[in-house]
Amino acid sequence: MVSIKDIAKQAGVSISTVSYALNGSPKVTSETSAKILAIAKELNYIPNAAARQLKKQESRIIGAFLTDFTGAFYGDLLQGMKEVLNRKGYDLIVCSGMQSHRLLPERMIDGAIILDSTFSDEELLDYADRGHKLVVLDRELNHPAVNQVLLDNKAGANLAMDYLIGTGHRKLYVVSGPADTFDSRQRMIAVRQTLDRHPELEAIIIEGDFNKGSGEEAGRIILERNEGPAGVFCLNDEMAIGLYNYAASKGVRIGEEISLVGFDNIDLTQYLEPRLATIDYSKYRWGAMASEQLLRIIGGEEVEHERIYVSLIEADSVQRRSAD
Amino acid sequence: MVSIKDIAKQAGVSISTVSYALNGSPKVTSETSAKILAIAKELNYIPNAAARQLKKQESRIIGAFLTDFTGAFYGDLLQGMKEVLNRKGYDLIVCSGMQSHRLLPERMIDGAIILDSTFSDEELLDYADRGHKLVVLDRELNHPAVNQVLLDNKAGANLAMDYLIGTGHRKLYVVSGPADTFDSRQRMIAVRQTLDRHPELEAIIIEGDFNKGSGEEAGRIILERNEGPAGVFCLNDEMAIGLYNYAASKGVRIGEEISLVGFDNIDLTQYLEPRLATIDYSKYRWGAMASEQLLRIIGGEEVEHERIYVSLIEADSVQRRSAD
DNA sequence: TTGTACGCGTTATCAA
DNA sequence: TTGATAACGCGTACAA
Repeated sequence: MVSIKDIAKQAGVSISTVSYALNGSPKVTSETSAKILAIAKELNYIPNAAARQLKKQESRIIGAFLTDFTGAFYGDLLQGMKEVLNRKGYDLIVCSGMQSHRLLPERMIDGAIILDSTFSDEELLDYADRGHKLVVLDRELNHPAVNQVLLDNKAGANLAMDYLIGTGHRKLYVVSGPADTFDSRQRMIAVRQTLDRHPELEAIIIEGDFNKGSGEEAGRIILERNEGPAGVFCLNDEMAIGLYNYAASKGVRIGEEISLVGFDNIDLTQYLEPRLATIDYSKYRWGAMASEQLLRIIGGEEVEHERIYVSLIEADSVQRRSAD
Repeated sequence: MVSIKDIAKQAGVSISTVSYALNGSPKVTSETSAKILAIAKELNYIPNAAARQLKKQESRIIGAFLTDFTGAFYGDLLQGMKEVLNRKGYDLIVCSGMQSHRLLPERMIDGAIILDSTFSDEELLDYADRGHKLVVLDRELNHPAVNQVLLDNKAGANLAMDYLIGTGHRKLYVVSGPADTFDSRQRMIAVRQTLDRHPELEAIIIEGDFNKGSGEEAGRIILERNEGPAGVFCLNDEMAIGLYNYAASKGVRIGEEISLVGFDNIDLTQYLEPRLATIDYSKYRWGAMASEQLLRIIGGEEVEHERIYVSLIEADSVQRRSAD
């Protein structure tokens, strides 16, 4: 392992001169500098990240923490994060699982973007108190060192509900997510508000968990009731896919008796027949925004929380009912 | 930032005693140790990764390098890597893009698992020469510090071809991948061998690039020729999906005139109608094996290259032709 | 138990 | 000006 010491010896200068030369400081003449650079190259010198980090108290690495690695879901999100960070000379690493939490307090990374339910609010606040910089994508957390970049869940849920209502559905099912996730709670708040505004509607809430299985279960419940045309809002696309599967297994086609709207517009939905109506938002933008905000708080700027806007994708999974 | 120095001061002992106590060394009495631990906890002490790493010359972090973050493909693979590493006290970080390459030579990570075409063979050999530990999943690379854990691509391609031939197909199309990827080259070698053994078959090779678009293009070519029943082997599932899409847009149903086999068994395939016949292998096992091999070479063991076995999933995308 | 050298680079201070 | 000396960041581990 060649270090600046080796270069210094070979060049006949001190290690500080080597360091200055490698960092392009004007404190060394261009001749000395050129000579040092040449030797460094010849020796295949590569600086030691730990040493630099120890002295500079920064790693220029940002960690993105995810609940798990599954999911076609994260591709664009991570790409958005990475491109912004790389442009500013930072690297992105992606982590998952309890064990990896240590990277933040041990100062291996300069900041973290959290979309990871394995962090509790208390844990994150503790890190924030220690001065670590955070951006959260999956919860509301108020702390000067924490910025929020959240989906406009309520607007999305409103769009979905209004779409079903506007296409003439009078009997509605809503398949919720886990009560302990921010996204599900927010979406349900908007759902309930919509239902309060429409007392004429018949609505049933089915508890789901954001996984395909609970979508299948919801399908079973809905089909067994067999009460005629109904509109279903699954609080995420994955459950909607489960519902497609269950319906297919029973010979029922989505978009006929049952209208269905999802949330997230994951890549998979485009392969469903008929296409799934859903709530769309730019995952790339979400990731890019998260990185931008994080770099700002690392830079000491005061920043406001940000919101990612959503839109409705209409599709044939929703059938227009004749007004009755 | 509280360091062992602060703890030492508070406890009235030396920093070395603190270090020993924190590391559970028997060199300190249990009373002193207990006192030190208590103070450390009270001060919310967390060790500095850079300092430890600088001294110990290891980070206990392994990097997985991917060509990009897209792809439902990587979930189980990364999960397999992570679980093995975590059990052995290592953390996994996932990286992508040229900029992140530095993490390896700068010794931020103790080893790397490569499934990333942005690394050239030369670059990897250079790292291996410097003593960095590598496992490659996407190429053959012979070096004492490099282990290979490769898919049995040839066996998979053979299974796919034999399936099409065995179900009575006499006209075959093969949609290749990029010529510069290991997987495509290996699969094509097996394809050509199979074709050599069956001179009675009519076979056409269509160049693809492993993306959906080239599957659509292949679909266009095949349907325009319109030469009756044919068997198609797409060298990966993503192109097969493109072919489904194109066929659907032309009102052609896969599994009737056209039989189709893919490769990879990505999650998406189960949503296709009819289900796609494809080559399956355990992504989890692949990742787990990669981690195990990496830990072995880090531990100084001599290890042989490993192979991940594959199997055929039969499905209705392949139609049995009557023997003629 | 403790003092201290060490890992490796950065940078302030000081000398030529 | 140009460059060297040395302190420093923080934890580890050997010698005393």
